Amino acid sequence: MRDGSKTKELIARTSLHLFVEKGITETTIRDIAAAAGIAEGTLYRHYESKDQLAWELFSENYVSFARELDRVQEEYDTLKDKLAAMIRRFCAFFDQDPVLFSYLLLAQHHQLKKVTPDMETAVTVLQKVIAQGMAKSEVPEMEVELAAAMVLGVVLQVAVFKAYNRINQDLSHLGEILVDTCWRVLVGNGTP
Amino acid sequence: MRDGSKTKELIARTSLHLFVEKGITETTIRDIAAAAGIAEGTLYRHYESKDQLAWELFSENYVSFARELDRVQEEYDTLKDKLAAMIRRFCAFFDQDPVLFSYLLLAQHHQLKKVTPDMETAVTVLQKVIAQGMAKSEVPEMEVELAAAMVLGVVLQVAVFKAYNRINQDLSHLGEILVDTCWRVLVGNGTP
DNA sequence: CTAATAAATGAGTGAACGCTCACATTTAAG
DNA sequence: CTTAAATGTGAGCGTTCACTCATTTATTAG
Repeated sequence: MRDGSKTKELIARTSLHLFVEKGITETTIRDIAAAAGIAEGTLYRHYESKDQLAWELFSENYVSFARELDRVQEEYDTLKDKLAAMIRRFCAFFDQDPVLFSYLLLAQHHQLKKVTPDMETAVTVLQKVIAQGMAKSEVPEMEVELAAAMVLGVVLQVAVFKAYNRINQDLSHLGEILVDTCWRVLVGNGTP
Repeated sequence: MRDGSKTKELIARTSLHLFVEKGITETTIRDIAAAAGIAEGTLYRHYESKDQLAWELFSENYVSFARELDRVQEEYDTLKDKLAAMIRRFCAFFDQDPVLFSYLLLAQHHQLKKVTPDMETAVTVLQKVIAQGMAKSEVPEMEVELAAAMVLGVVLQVAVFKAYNRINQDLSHLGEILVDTCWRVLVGNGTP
């Protein structure tokens, strides 16, 4: 028996790369097969369908990252520390696998609408942490969704620009800037 | 002779709506024709192809908005005022046509990659304004692309959440929060 | 009215898609 | 070695897509 799991991993890596580069709909089975150097039929020995392949790549990575963020924030007591830890974890993820990271970014908007009915996301963790901090008056009160959107916006957009090599700063420096900036975003608004 | 320009407008409005809702690739000619109540062939009396239709909707609106932003910022002298004016114009655009607005947001990432080789965008205007402000020491020096990314991130992500009705604040209030927050993002970092 | 032109139509076309399946090849067990 | 299961293969299937074109319908000019 050939080692099928090797092939499955190859398909996962290759298709992930193509999904990020061209989008899911624009990536064909033939594209994946050609890039991975396998026959089209082989893909179906390991995945039920293209949709199932996309879903598996997405849910595995996304859910596990959200859980990890949740674990990270629990190790700290104040909103400031929780936030900093989450952002650093975010940067580490980006550093370790920019392709996968971009894929998860992509997913937030359109591509996986059909596939993703409703899912516990990293955003939920962020909102929870912010809400707790406001309850303890660590930052001024304001609409939690709005606060989360602003923090998320800073981090995501910087990540997108960095992924396209539009930003030169190294990642560790960038991480500290993000930590500072996001904190400043939170403490400045609202009616204290 | 029937009034063909009416039909062209109908096609433009209908297809724009579908492009935003489902994405360009996922929207078929049959979808557009059915939604507009016309035959498939009729679309081709007014547009060369689906790509050309998408491109025309995109470029018309996008380029004109970027030009408008540029005009708006020229009416003010300081970075703070320029930025505030641009953000308010941004909110006004969102208020006036959230569908079109979302479409332009969408476009930034993948959907129009083939169609958009390289284009003078609203981001460029933002970068120019920030660079001028730094040159005049209105805000601390830092990498312009990074500063622009953070400001853009705040505004865009809030717009996305607002578009999905995840934020309750009314737009005028939201606009002022964004103006304050973005300014705070710019003045806090860097090495003054 | 009639003729000429512009606009609208929808069945039809070739290409590309996701996916299947009969068959070939490799591996593991007895 | 023999055998059976697991895995890989690629031509081909049915479907859907963007797009075409011969024809019909609406509009204007004389």
